[in-house]
Amino acid sequence: MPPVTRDAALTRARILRAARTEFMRHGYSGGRVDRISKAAKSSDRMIYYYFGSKEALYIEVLEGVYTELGAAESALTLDVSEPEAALRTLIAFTWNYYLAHPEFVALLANENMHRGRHITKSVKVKQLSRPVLDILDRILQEGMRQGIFRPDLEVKKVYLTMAALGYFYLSNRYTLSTFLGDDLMKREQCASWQEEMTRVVLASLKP
Amino acid sequence: MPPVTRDAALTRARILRAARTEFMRHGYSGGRVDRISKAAKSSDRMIYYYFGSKEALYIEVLEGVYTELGAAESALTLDVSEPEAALRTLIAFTWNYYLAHPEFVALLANENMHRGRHITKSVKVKQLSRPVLDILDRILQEGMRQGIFRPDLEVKKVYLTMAALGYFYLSNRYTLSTFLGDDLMKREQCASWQEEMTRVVLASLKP
Amino acid sequence: MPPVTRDAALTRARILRAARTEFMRHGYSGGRVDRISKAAKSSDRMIYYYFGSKEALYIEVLEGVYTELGAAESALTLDVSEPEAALRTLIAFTWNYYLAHPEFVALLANENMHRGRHITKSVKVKQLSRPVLDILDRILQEGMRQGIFRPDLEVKKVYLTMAALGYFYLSNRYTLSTFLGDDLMKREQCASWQEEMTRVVLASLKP
Amino acid sequence: MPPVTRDAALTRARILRAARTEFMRHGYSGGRVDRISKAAKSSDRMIYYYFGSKEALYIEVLEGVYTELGAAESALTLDVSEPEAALRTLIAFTWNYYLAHPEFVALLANENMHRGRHITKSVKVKQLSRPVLDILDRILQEGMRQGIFRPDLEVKKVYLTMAALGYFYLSNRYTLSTFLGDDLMKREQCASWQEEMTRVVLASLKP
DNA sequence: AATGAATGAGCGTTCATTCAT
DNA sequence: GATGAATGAACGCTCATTCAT
Repeated sequence: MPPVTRDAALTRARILRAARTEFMRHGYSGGRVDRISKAAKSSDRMIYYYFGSKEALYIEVLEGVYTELGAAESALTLDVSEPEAALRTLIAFTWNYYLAHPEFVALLANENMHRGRHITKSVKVKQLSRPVLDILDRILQEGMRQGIFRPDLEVKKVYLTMAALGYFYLSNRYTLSTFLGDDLMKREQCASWQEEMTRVVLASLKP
Repeated sequence: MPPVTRDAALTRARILRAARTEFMRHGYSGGRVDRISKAAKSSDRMIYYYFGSKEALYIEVLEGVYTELGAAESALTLDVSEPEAALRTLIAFTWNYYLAHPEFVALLANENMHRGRHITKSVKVKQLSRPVLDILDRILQEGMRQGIFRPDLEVKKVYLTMAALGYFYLSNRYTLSTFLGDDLMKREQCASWQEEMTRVVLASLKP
Repeated sequence: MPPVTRDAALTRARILRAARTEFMRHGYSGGRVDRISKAAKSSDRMIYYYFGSKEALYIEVLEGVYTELGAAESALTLDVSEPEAALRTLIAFTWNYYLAHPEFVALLANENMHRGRHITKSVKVKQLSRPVLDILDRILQEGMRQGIFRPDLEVKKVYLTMAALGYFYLSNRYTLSTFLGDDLMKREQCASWQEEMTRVVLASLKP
Repeated sequence: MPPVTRDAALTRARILRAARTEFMRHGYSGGRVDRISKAAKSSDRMIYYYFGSKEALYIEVLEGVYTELGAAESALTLDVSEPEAALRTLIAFTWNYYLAHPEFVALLANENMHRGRHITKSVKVKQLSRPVLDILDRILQEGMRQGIFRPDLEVKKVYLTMAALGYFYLSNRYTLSTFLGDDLMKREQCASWQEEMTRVVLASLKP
């Protein structure tokens, strides 16, 4: 098959996108180079031409999803002077991001199964700033200053709580649906959980 | 190689245990039949003799971890008359179970990556009771009756909160350690998080 | 599964019959020991208990079909004083035997693919009389004596002609049906061919 | 091992030829992929690279032998104005073709054992013209016009007779040699049978 | 007389990857 | 800059068969 385009950057991008989907669905071990090249309307050979190896491609996918999340967090504009409202917005953002980017959730899960083997190889990921902690910290500081939050809050713990409540619900949707007997992905179920997790986080901050 | 034993049940059990470890570490796709047979001091052939296929073996592993969790939950004895104490015990149990059974966490994560493809094939898992919901429900009912909990609690949501806080911390330990710059698995960190998640759950139940 | 019967001879016979069907359908290489044991409602182990090996079983199947054909030929009663009528009967017998015993045709074909490797190992097959040549010879002798057949007939050649016309039609039915565009196994097609082959044989004997 | 050549067409052809021999000798089930790749001085992997599967390779072998026979038939030049001579030539051609191409005979036999399972999957075989029927038909028409043949001849039946007499002798040579006590493949035996089968066919056409 | 347990060798096939131009 | 040809190593799985009682 002749290449779809002669534009190297485009071919590269198509491969990267196809790889993201493939690794999301099948993990690193289950991901197949030939399925990626086929989905990208390219060839196995080009993957090695552009990326060098399956693992290097996987790492670049990983870097991509982290970069995108960081960019999205940076784009957030919050009015910190109203800490509770700002926090609601941040929780909503986090939740919606997970919801809109199942590949992020899936890739993290897979990476953890591999004990972070690939992510530790990425220099780029280490250098990446993750603005969310700063944002959250500013919100908490202001809330504590105003006396509407407990004075002994630790930003990491609050982040863990927020992330856990959103991530777990989505990452474990299949086993949870079986166990709880509901389809957790129905629109109203999702909305209901968003409310609930917001309530839980806020309750945990009360003085 | 001569057989380690001619006891069928033992051979079977050794394979099953080896498979659990293998699938925990590498997932279903990454799990290797020959590594399992070697670890079980048996042969590839015996895996097919006793289980029929890699997938059937995987499913039986899945059934095993679910069964064991159910049994452990059933063995819990709680004094429901003191709801808060009972809840603390239940949270501690859940947390310690995840901690002591990393294979449970890993296998669930992997199964979710596969969209529950294998677990839905298991008749046994469907028939399994998961006592935790009943236990939690009894605690909540009594707490609401005593007026120490909010009157509008839903057991499923409280369960999700409790499970999420424990599970996420452990399932995502590697990416979180990178992100937060701490080793989350250090003893004091774990203890600290157990306290924190207990605090969060209890705070979320307050009237 | 408990054995269907404790009668050794019966079990043995069931295996032999199942093997005949299996080897007819799949040949020697394609024949599977476990399919045979399953079809015979026995176990692989019993096949080795009674027959020793797959090949020995195959050879016994081969001996069986040859023995049965010999017995059927022996049971033929022909009035040789009317050679043409007798020959018609013999042709009809041969044709109908092939038709009623597809396993005979299939096993011969398979054995020839293997260059007679197994049949040459059977002492029994070598000792077996095949009465058809004697019968045919008596018919031809009488026909020549009466002057209604060519005087220079050779029994082997006439046998080959008769056998070829019947056997080929049936052994090659699938490729022939594709090539000729007809279903050769339809009742009227078979009947028509029986007439034709009789006509051809008789024409070839005319003085 | 370094490749014998980097010419794709050549590698492909070597595999195809080796496969033909392998499947002739052992049938489809008995044919071994690694024996083929070894005989072709290639590797198992290349068989899958070029053909996709053992079955696809087998089908292409089948298509090959059919195509070659069709080509050989097309190359036949016969003077139809002398029907009997033309027919003798056609019979000789058919006989010699079977004799020179034992793989054709063997592959047909094997395919029939499999009930035509593979040949029916080939689109190419279906589209192939088999000129022999046309040629034979022209001969018979002219012979009937000249009055030297019976007026009620059917081309398919005459073809079956001709093919049967040649094919059966060769396809069943091993069991027949055992049964008749002769080596049918000796030169003079073959020549003698060619004469005999020609005599039989011609006798069957006489008015 | 009968059988459950066990196996070495090999099966067709797929894997990520490199060669050579 | 791009690609068709080629591959070693492993994959999940099946084969006929034997062990041990």
